[in-house]
Amino acid sequence: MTDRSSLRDQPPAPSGGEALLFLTDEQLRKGIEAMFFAYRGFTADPDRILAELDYGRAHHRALHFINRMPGTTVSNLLAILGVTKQSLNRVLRALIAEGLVESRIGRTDRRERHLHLTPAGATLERRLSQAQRARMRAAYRAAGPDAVAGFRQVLEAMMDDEIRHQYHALRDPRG
Amino acid sequence: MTDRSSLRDQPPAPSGGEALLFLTDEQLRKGIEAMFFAYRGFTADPDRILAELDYGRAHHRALHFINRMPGTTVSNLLAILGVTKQSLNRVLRALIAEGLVESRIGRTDRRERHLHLTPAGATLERRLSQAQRARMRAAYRAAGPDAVAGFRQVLEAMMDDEIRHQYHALRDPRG
DNA sequence: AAGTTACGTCAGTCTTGTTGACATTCCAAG
DNA sequence: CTTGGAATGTCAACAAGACTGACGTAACTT
Repeated sequence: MTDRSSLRDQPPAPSGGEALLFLTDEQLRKGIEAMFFAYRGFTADPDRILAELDYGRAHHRALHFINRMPGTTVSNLLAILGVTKQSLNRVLRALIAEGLVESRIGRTDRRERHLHLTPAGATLERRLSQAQRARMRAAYRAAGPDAVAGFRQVLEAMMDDEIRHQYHALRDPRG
Repeated sequence: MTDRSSLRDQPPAPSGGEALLFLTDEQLRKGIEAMFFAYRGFTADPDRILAELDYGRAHHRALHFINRMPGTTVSNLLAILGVTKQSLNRVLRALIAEGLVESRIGRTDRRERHLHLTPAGATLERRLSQAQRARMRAAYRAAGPDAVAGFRQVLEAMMDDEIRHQYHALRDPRG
């Protein structure tokens, strides 16, 4: 409320023992801006490909996670993407209509739809993924292995708890 | 094109000298997912505040950078935010109408509009920023100082070149 | 048989982005 | 002084992608 609220929430001087990180507002703001600008770069390359094909980021996300968790159900995908079923359905309908995604009725529970990429879907997913990985690989190489470890640690700590669990549960389908 | 395209773009075995980072697709995919999930967390707290006040992320971004670069022109803000003037104008008009932002005609060049936060604008900016910094601070503390340095390095390497220059040019207005 | 779950869909709204067209204002160059 | 171009603002139309609410159907559970 007062003009010094941005100063008041600073920690006191670092204590003697294990140092509490002393983080200025300025350092934190630079981190916030870095996230903002980096995310733009992160999505730029796939966005260009998607625009050519009249798809959007929403389609990319669906393709990514269907590839990552083949046979996943609609509800599960919903939970991971954090959108409503109406929103996801619009995207899935398009992907199914254009033959990129296949929806199979569940064997044990016939209410469920299990989602898989078709060969065409897998091809597009790979194209998008390669563009995004190329930038990620370049950034990782430029920064070095220790930086990469730190990068991953901070990102993980920034996630909501629930999401972090889902993140950890993701495994390489080709593993 | 073939099924092994995802393997073909791997680097060869690490050379003898300074090791080229060996990065598997799986490692890169986890990084991509970490960015995706972390960005959701990154925006979650301010989003909740904004929703209460019937503002959106676009308003937050404008407030953030006007605070960061007081007196900046509309064109400059446009370049940083990477949107069209029509899109930004809608947001700015609302912020000005509600007394959060002031638009001053340039002294030397009267075509330019120099943007400043009003006290009310500064208060909201601080509220949003504090929510976002709290999460960032917690993540930084959890990960530790070395991780933070790595985090920043990787994010910087991920930006487009032009944007990275603008990022470096940002200075604390309270310097 | 009744209730719940999973999914799909229709209809309507909102934010935030886009283009295109056009007006205004003003600086600067001829 | 006139003209061209730059910076800004505004109107209109549109689209993607998110949302809520309501409803229907099929299938599983109790």
